[in-house]
Amino acid sequence: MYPVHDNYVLKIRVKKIGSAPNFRDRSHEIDFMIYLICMKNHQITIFDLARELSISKSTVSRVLTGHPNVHPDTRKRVLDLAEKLDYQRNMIAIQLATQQSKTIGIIIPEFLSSYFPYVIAAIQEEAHKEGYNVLISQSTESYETEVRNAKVMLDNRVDGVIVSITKETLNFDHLKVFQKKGIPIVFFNRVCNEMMVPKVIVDDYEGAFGAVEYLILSGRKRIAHLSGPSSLAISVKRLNGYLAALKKHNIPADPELIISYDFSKEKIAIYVNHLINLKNPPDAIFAINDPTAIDTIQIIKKNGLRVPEDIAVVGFSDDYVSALIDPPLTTVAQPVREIGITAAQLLFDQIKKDSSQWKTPVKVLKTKLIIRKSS
Amino acid sequence: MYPVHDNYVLKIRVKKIGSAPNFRDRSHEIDFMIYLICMKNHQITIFDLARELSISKSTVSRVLTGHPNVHPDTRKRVLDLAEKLDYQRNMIAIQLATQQSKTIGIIIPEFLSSYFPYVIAAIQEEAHKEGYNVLISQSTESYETEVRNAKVMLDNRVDGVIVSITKETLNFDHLKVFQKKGIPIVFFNRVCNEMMVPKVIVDDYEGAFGAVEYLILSGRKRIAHLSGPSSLAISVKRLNGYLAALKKHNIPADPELIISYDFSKEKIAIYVNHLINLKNPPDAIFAINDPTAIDTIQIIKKNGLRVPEDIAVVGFSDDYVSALIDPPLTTVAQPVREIGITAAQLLFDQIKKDSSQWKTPVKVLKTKLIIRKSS
DNA sequence: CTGTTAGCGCGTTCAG
DNA sequence: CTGAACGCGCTAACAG
Repeated sequence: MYPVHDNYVLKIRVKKIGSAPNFRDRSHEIDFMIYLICMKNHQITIFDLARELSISKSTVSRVLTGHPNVHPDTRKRVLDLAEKLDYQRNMIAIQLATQQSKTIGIIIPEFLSSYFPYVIAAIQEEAHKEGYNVLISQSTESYETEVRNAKVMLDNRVDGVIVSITKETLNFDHLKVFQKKGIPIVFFNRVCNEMMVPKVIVDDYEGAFGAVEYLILSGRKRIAHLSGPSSLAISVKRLNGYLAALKKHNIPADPELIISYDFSKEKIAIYVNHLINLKNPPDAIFAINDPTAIDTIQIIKKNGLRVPEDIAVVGFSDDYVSALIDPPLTTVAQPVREIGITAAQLLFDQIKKDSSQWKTPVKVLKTKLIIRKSS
Repeated sequence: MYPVHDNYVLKIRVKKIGSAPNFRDRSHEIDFMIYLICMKNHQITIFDLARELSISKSTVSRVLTGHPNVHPDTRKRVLDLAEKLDYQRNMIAIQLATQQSKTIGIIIPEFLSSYFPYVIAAIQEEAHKEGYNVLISQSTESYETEVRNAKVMLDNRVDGVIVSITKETLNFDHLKVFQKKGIPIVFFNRVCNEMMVPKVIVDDYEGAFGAVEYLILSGRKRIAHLSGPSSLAISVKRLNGYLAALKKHNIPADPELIISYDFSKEKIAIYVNHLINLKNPPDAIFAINDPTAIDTIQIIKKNGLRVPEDIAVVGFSDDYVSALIDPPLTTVAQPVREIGITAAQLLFDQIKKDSSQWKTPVKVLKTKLIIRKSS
């Protein structure tokens, strides 16, 4: 038998079950303990395996971690017993010992639209391939929540984070902390310009340009733009794409037709109604994203106007909903799976390398205009 | 100064940076270490705080864990230094020491429809209130993935799990393991009948009954039902509600009009086309859920028929999309937030109590028929 | 109110 | 190829 130090076994187990009868013969204590293991569903540990096999804990550990220098017989014995006893490795202990949490964090503004769930799903798949878990937190578009979530990630010693910021986020100290501590960080979609870290974005400018040019080529003369908060780079880029398309076709940009809003659902109605009631109303609206475009269509219809006959509408992102509404929405599709996969790969690239070798690539993925009936 | 045992400090830190020069004067080793802390962004530990303040680690720990018996001055000094040094508690070490992961797991079939994201969001809020993290995993409707995910949860020693099973899940051994190990488990939506654990469901029978009765009262005579896989209790209950409504109004159930399918998108078209082309086609279709209902509407429209004039359609769940499609879908709404909150509360009830006191309540929440234009 | 001591379950040298 | 010893960062029981 493997030596049982300091009456260790009985002491520990008895502690776990609360109380135990007195034994005179020490050999019975061991049996009694094993009995308790079965009764109380005690988690089997490496120590248990080692004791059963009369070998050292370190050898068991070697087998479990796939260390090469172990006698094949020993390996087999350990593996068999582990299987038989349903040994479950304790990731928490492993994490503490190896100083790696094997967990990555995802911080996103919300997952109620379809964009983020799809990206997350892709990230999760990649992470699982690498043997990593994923801690997801949504900031519900609130800066404070985002800060709190970042702290949770830090507390849990994530090995890396993938983030898309809220519309409110103007101060990035809570994210720079990751950089300072040497924890890799990757942005996607809504990125932070002042941080030099890898980013995954789509060509918002090009996407917006294409969408607006399409509207122009199909005969629209007065194209309005419902833009997002100027704090987000995507808002600015899409706006610039819009402006560039107008310019290329010699259509003067009318400031009256450009409205920047803060993604609050109630405002959309106000702005769309405003646009409709202009002396010289638009014949098309290019919205910053699909939820906005969808609400826009509803409001146009409520006003007794027709889409696309009276006003064409184009969105951005190709939400799951967009194909199903009436009329189906013309939109700029983003490669959601590719975004997730790329972000995950950029993160694992960093995790695997020393921080001195980190690069800060910005991957710009292509969008694709999906033409449906709303335009 | 707090005693530095066994050359502990230098040894540890040097290990972390790889190599270090030789020192003769021991007092310099300390300084050198502090220098390294700044350089390499070493994580501040309780040990560091204790050493700086010349008090014991346990006292620092007491302050940090909110233990009452600490001198106010000491407490203040510790807290101030922790703030100043940006001390970040190491949850992994806490988890190992306390034998609690402070993490709960959520296992769901998917989060691409809007139902699950809303429930998760509610669960997360509750969990954060209790100071718990949430590990989310989607099974993508695959039994194997579900089993794998359950194992990940076990490896990570979650303190409890909330699960909704896949359509494929017929064997529940991977979930019974949680019970055996004394880890609380709560089901919602898609529950496992053979396990005696808390569950949160909605009154599927009543919801379906109400929806079908509404169709009957609005003059529909031949109501078809697109049902789900019979492995899921929700399928059976909604089917029974459908049958009961017919019976109450003396309409014979026509087996030709009841189709059970496995949630695979491609099949919907086949079944709906089949129904439309019957000699005696239905004038209404009650679908097991909203995604099915939405696809059903698309296919009916493709066939040149009108909704609701030719065929009325009713769904179940009130997906985010349902109000936006054409025509807006009549559906049975589920209280998604309430489901999430209730499930979380049932779980924390168990986590806080000894397993001997666990109850197995089944909370049945009310649904609400939302009447829109599709019926 | 404070310090000492002994673990939590595992990985990882360092000697054989 | 194997075993002993130590440490990861923290909590908790015990003894002042």
